[in-house]
Amino acid sequence: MQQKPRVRFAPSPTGPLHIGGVRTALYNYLFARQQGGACILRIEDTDSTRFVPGAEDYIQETFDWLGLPFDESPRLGGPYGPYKQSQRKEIYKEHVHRLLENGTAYIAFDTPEELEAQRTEKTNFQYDASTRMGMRNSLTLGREETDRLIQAKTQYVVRIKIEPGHDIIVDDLIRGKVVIHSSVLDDKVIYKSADELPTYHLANVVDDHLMEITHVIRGEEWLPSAPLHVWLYQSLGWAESMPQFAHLPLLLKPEGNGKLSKRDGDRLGFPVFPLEWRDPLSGECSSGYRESGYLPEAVINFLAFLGWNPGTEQELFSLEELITAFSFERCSKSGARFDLEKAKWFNHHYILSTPDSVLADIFMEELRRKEIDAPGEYVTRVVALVKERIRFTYELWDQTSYFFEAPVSYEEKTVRKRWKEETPAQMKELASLLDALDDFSATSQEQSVMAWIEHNGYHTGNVMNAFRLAVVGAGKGPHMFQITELLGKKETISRLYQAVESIA
RNA sequence: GGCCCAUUCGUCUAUCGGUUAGGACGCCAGAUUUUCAUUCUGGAAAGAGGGGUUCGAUUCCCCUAUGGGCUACCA
Repeated sequence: MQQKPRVRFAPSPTGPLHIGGVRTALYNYLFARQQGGACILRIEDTDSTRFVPGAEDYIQETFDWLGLPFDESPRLGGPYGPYKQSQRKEIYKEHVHRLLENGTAYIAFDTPEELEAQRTEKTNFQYDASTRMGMRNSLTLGREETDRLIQAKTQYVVRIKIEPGHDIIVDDLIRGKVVIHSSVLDDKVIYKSADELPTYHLANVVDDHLMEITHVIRGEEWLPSAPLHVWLYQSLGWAESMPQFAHLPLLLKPEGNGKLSKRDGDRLGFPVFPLEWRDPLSGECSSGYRESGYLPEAVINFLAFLGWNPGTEQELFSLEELITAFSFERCSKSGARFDLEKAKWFNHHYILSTPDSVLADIFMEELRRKEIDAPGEYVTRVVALVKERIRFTYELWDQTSYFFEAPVSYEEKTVRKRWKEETPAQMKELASLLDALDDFSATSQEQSVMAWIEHNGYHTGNVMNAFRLAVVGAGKGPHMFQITELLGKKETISRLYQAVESIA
């Protein structure tokens, strides 16, 4: 019987979630949904010194916004809880004892200063089989002395005992078999007495086992420590039920070198965080995708394509489509550089497919801030007219302000080009023509105005662009008569007279 | 320094030994348009280098180069 997969996203609450982390979570989610399995959120807060208040809520809020619900989490709970590592101390202690008992780990008393001294003294110093017998640990001190030191409340750490001479195989779903010789590994610290917490490596392995995780899907930065994790599974006697690994390619900076890092902030012109984040200590504010006008569907779509592709020419994918199409086989192995222009393009497409009323709701919040009161139906029609020319919802005001307030100035360039000597007279004629219209629909206006232009032998371009200038204040916008139909007869005519008066 | 991973247009990528090396974003040109956009059509643009293996390598192997990651009592 095929077991239903269980995957987890395991961020550490040391700050806002990085967009690369969001992609990792997305791939976990896609895989879990596709296979009918479970996707779990686990908070890895084993480093008490780096805890940042608000970070955990931020993580939850991010996935609420994106619409990627977890099946088990600290908030939701679940049969494998608790889902915060700081609440699992006793569980880890138990397993540390087990490793100590079976001789695959040992206690070490070397202070950080002593280790630092070793590292400066010898280049390439590594705490491993070749050096551990020269250090202060339970292997060299003996049982009695070790016990005495612990009794005396001496601080210590527990290290995993890596035996040299073994080939460790990490079987990766994306990279195939990666073989590492155990001799190059060091005796990593897996537990510290100071805060009675394990380090990432042990906590991770213990939790994944206990939570019956079947697939570990994470960033490539974990590949070098994967052999250690495999070794830990073996030391704990869990080799048989070890999860499958999939190490995802990293997200790189758009300009040049290095992986996308939290510190890049807004320097590069795009957010690195899903949501805006204000650092509780420094008060520093970093922008987020949500606040920058990205739609969640667009973020999901372009993130999915950074490191994966369907092998077809389709690029626009709904979440449902991504769930069915996703596969590790089609994940690439090399890092993906973030492309702002492509992200904009995706967002444009999702704006187009978002219902006008939804965009109107977003826009009305901004209008309210500007103390503009407009009925929802009107705003919806305005949005419908301009949505194809925007990439982000925040561009809406720039594209539509003339629907809410008459122009106070007229674009100079267009005035020079389109406002001729005869224009004021024509505009007055046009105003009375429109005034006489019973039917002020776009088609009705167009019919009458075009007939009038032709009848008088006017220059269509000049008349229409002057008209536009008077109504919009600039040479931009959707079809002229659609604007005036929305604006209404009274407002249109008033703007014509206003322009005749204002433009010298 | 050591270890690991990677390497196709500027960017994301397709190709699973034989292709005029395909698509998308961006860029350029043209068309549509009463404006600005949108849209449409076309165009420029790529296999890091060197060895092998093979009738034939972008594709398989090795070396070099380059890029990236890891190398904490961080995750």
